[in-house]
Amino acid sequence: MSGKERLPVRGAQGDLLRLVATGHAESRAQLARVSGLAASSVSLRVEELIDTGLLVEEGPGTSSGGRRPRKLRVSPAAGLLAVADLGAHHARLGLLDLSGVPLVVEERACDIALGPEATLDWMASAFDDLLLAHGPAGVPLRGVGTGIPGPVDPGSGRVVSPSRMPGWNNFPVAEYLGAHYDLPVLVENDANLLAVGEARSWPGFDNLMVLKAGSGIGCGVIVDGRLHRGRGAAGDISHVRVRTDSSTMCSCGHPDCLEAYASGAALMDALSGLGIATRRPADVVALVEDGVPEATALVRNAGRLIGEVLTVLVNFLNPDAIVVGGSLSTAEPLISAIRAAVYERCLPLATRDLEIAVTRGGPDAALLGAGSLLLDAVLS
Amino acid sequence: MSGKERLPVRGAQGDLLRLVATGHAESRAQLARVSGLAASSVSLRVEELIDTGLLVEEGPGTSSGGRRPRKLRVSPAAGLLAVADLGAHHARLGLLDLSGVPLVVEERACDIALGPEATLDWMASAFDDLLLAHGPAGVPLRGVGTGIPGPVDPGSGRVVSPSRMPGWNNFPVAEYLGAHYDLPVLVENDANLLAVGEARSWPGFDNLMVLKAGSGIGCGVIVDGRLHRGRGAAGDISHVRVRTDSSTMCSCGHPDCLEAYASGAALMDALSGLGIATRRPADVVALVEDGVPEATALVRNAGRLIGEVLTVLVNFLNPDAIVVGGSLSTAEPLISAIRAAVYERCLPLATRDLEIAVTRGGPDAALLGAGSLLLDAVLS
DNA sequence: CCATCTTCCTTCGAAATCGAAGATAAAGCG
DNA sequence: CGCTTTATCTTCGATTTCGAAGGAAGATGG
Repeated sequence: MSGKERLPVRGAQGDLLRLVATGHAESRAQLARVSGLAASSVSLRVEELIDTGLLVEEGPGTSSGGRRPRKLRVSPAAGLLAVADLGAHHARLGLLDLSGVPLVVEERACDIALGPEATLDWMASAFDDLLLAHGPAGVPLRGVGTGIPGPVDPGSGRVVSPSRMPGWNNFPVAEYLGAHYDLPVLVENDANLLAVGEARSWPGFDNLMVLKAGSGIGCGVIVDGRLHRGRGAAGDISHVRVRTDSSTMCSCGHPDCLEAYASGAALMDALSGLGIATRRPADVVALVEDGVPEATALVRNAGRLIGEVLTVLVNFLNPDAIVVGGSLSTAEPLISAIRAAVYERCLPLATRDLEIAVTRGGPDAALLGAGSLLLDAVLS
Repeated sequence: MSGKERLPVRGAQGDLLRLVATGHAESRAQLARVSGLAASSVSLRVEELIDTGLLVEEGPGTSSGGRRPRKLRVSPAAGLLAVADLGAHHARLGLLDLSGVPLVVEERACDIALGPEATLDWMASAFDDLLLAHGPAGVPLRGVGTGIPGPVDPGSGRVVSPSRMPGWNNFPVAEYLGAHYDLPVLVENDANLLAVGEARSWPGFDNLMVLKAGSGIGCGVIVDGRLHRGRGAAGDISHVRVRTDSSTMCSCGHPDCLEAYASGAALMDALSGLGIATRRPADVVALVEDGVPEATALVRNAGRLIGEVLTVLVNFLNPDAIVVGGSLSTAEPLISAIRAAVYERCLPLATRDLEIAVTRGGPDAALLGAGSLLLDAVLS
């Protein structure tokens, strides 16, 4: 649709713009330190970026014992990113500026079971709405990105073998969106986006496991500060066999998968078997907060099972932190059961400085993650 | 001792030298493609490196449809690396040139239970022997590195909480060696070195899990082509709880660790309980090859248990290959049992292009890994 | 054998980067 | 207030890198 214009950045300018946009630097001196370029080169490039209108100076910052830095910011007029996080029945959609700050975020009901074309067309028109209502005049759209509740092939931007997305298998989402928008397009698994978004809230934590506990169980992995995709399916923990007394078949054809016991969907099933009706994973959290013992017991058991799976992964990956997000993450017993299992069974060496915490990035973390990855695509 | 001289490389020269040394490029044109530098800059720097005597031209290579490249090699006179791989009762020691080619490799008996000072002094004198006997005159030693059968803190080069190294806990190995040699010193876990060494034999495979199945069970992880250390303890899989009927206590204080069932030491224990005496894990392999049914059954069971642990990690990391090394890796039933378990239980998406194979790097792979990491230290 | 293509490598002017020195601006302190 | 210290940013000549053009050396194919 709008704005085919490429971002007018050349050479080192892109790196500098990225560092400012991601918040890694906000003055010339900091840019020089972080980028490794000489201070003089930084000054030159920054001057150019200011002339092009991509960067703006916004007054002096706070001194740290010497002359005050002149703070830099990405210009709000540099461009917009349209990002979405598709869920089974709801989608969060938003517009971000190039530094990832949301202009507007909305949650809308949708239904991915209608198939990819209908859903993506719906998404595009929702973006149009947002741009019309909240997009400042003359600010071009620079990129479009969305999270998908299923595996995404990183090369082709196709959905591959999703378990709860009928009609989407092998659909080329990136290509379809690319036909709509002549812009960089990002398609990524939702847990991965969450992980990237969370990573921004955990500076200094270079190795993260970010759990998304909602209807399903997903996990995004940050290794050395960057998203780890493997061959595209990395981060799956939902089909690990767990230790239980009973035996339940999972939709994947194997017995006793974690997902069959600890996912939001599984908890809702179990509650319904006990005559307690719920419509969404958040309802389960509400029951726990209301002190309904059956719900609490189920959630605690789910946490224990998840924690036992995490023990293996913590010993192996030795991360700096485990971050729990998703709609179930606000359930206290879930986190404490995970903590208990991990700290009890993992090697002391691996848990020595391990933090296990709930999400810091807030409800829009996945959208911020999309913005972060999209910025890379825009500046490449 | 000898050779305090720093390698006389400045700026881009180091990158180019590294690319030639690691075999990533062997002509000026290839260097330009791989390094991203302009062909003209490459020519300039290569000329300098040849003038300094670090690189040598060695005749024309084979044409690929045009003018033949002038092949480049790191000069054998550029320097030597002294590397070792310490085991519980044996050590492999060798001298490499800067491109990682072994001049000489020896295996000697030793005993790490004598404590760090005695063992490291022994190692230093073994290096002196090798240098005297096989070190070309005038070629300076550029770095010293060793593998350790236990966890190593990457920052300090200390051994931390090793399970089978009495007297070594918290010993500053890197510092102690650094006092002997005024040179870059590398201290790293043995499975990690194996992984780095194997990675050189798997070009195009950027994500690897390298299993070391010997007396213990170790695992080195290569993510995105680089060794993943986490906080220093990454790659541990030996203290994962496995599914068994019986219940055995592990030395770590937890029940049913993988190590207690599937390590070489555990297999030897089990065989001795059946009245079959073995002295080393390799003896177990020999029994399997001789068709001793008890040994075969035990090894197959070990493979199944290891495989079941790997299923979790394969789904999570989604690697390109699992490489099995260590003295047990030559036992056919081990590999096939691992394969069976992984392919049976993992997600199809994760096993689609997954290769499970035995070591390609040969018996000196760990030494080559040490050389590879040491080269980075020397060229930094 | 000769023209043409491909690949490899070098030459040389233009552009980017560096680094040392200095200018600017604030904090800390007597 | 003036002096020193610290940090930020700019100026300018030296160095490095780039990239387009061309030369060198072999493959290919009539």
